[in-house]
Amino acid sequence: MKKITIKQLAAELGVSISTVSKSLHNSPEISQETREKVQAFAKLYNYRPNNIALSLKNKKTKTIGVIIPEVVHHFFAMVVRGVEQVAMERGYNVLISLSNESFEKEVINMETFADSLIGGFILSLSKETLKKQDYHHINQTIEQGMPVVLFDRTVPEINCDKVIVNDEQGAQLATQHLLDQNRKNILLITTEDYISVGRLRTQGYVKALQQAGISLDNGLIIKTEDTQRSDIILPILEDELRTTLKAYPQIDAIFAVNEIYAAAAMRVIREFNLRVPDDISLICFTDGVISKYATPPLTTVNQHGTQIGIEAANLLIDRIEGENSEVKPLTKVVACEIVKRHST
Amino acid sequence: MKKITIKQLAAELGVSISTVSKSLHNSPEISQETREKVQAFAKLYNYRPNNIALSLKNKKTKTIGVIIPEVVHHFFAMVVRGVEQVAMERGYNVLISLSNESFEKEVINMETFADSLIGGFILSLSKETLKKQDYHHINQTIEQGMPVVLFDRTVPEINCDKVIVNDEQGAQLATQHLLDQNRKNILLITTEDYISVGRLRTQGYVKALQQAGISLDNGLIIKTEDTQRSDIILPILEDELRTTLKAYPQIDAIFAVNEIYAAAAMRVIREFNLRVPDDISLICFTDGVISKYATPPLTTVNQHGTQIGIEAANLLIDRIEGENSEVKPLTKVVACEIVKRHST
DNA sequence: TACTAACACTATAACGTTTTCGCATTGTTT
DNA sequence: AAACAATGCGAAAACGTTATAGTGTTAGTA
Repeated sequence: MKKITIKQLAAELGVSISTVSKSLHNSPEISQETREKVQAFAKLYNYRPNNIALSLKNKKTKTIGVIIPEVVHHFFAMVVRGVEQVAMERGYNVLISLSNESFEKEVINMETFADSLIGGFILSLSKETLKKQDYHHINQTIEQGMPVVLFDRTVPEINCDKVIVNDEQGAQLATQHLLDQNRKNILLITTEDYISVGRLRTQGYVKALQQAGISLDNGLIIKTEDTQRSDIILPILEDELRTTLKAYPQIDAIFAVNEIYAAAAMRVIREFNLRVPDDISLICFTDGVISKYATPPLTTVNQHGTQIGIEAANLLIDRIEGENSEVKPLTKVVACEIVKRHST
Repeated sequence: MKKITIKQLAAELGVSISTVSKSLHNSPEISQETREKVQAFAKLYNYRPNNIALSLKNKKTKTIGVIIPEVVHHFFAMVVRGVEQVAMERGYNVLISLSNESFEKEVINMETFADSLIGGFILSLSKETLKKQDYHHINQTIEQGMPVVLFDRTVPEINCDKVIVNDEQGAQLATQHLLDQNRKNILLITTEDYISVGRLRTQGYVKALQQAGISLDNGLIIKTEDTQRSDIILPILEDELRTTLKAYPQIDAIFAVNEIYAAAAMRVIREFNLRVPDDISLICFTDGVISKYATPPLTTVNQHGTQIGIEAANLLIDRIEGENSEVKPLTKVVACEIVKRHST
């Protein structure tokens, strides 16, 4: 049984299209009797309005689009969860689409979405976009009046609502946590600076050391090229770790900016027959499954992904509904929190 | 700058709507000169056609919808990756939506999608749906002529293309792998039987034992209630594990039907001061991040999620494009493979 | 009786496209 | 010179819906 339209219903019932439409909307213009008849028929034929036609007419949909760089990333999954939550509460639907860290896919996704299947965007920039520093597709979308909320990986060149993690504070917290346990020689595993979160986390680390009056040793900072292919990057990182651990036997703690790096660190630590946390404390960003189910479970910096999703969705829906159309772009900062487990 | 329409372009240029449309499509009906002028203007005003209007007209979109129960699940993430891959190749867009293992959300998602934003579905049933055994929303969608491909969590009551993991074979392989290493007392951690994959994996385990001439001991099978909330279920599981390990000190291998259960097993094994793989071999389904980054890295059963996504997308797009509209529903089976690491 | 008001419904425009058909204005053939 | 084809463009329908502005019938009022 194919989908039925109002027109077909009208023909079947011998009334006009208008009458059917109004009956279905319970317009008082139509007699009780007709309304009931129409509604009964509609139910019988399993009528449901064609959303495309509705969108075309109303020029807006109750759908919000989320573009994230990856699905496998726990943090993004959590953000999506938060977005879903408030979307459901406020009567919106969520569609997700992946950029796979690619600039081109990000542009394509924006375009398909922007052709107004969507009332607004929530997105986190792909690594490639950050590297290219090309934001025309996003600014263009914003100029066309489409509300956009950026989260986590944001950039000052784009003028819109933003929800960011307080990466610097989180890193400071993590470093402080290690310092509190009397660890003085803390190795930092981070990413190249063009990833803003990597840069900020490095800053937090530096700040915490400064405050503790410990002088910075650049040999204790490993910066990795942050590509997609962890199979390529990890062996390189592990090699660097080996070299550094040999060069700095006094290292008594490691702070990794993500779980994967922490897992690599863990592996090398075992190779050296050192113990976590007895010989080396280990802490990392992202409170995900790797940390949770590692042995020992890892102490982490929780970025409250769900909370970020919630804030982002509320910001976006407010814009869509024109609640704050006059207000200029807001930036919300979500604080990090240490989740203490057994690696520190 | 708001979005511009063909109508506005036409007014600006002083020609008709038809001329603009045809010029943009490079119709030979229109003179070279006019075409160039129109196209120049279109570029200038950054014109891009309104997809909604197109969909309404063409009654089909080049978009496929994927509904998965969860994002955090590594296997689903992999399937999405596969779908994305062939979709890109064949010129389709992918939209993802989450059921969060809820029947109601699944229904809502189907409805929003089915209202023809979408040319077809790829989906894996939510746990709640499997429990309720209510598939009306899916069968209804199929009846309306919308192509649907089910993957992984499928059900005979729905008559459509399917791509399934050979769970039984995978479990048999895993069990055999343990038997090959001379482990005779294999503990199985699985889910209740209403989850079809749990049931099939249990069957594979049983079959492998039979073939090896080992009699089945039901005390060596732990069945857990498979809820969303792992924080609730895991302590219970760990308790059961402790009891079983005490009752059966001869256990020399554990086969878990997912990574989380394997992680729980790992924890309890350490508690008992046993070593992996020396005292107890450990193998599990799902070749995800937990296994990959555990210490020691776990031997797993890889379900080739990406491959499943690829098969599903091809099946779906073939249907959409009517390539095989006469062919009756197909079921493709994707074999599992053991990924040997250091836990066995 | 004549006018108005209420009622119950219909016609139609509009949203942005594509496409078929039709209509001038040319140029080409006998 | 008359018929005809080719060229270049416009008008209008269609997709499914909603909303505004009619339209005709009946009933009520003065």
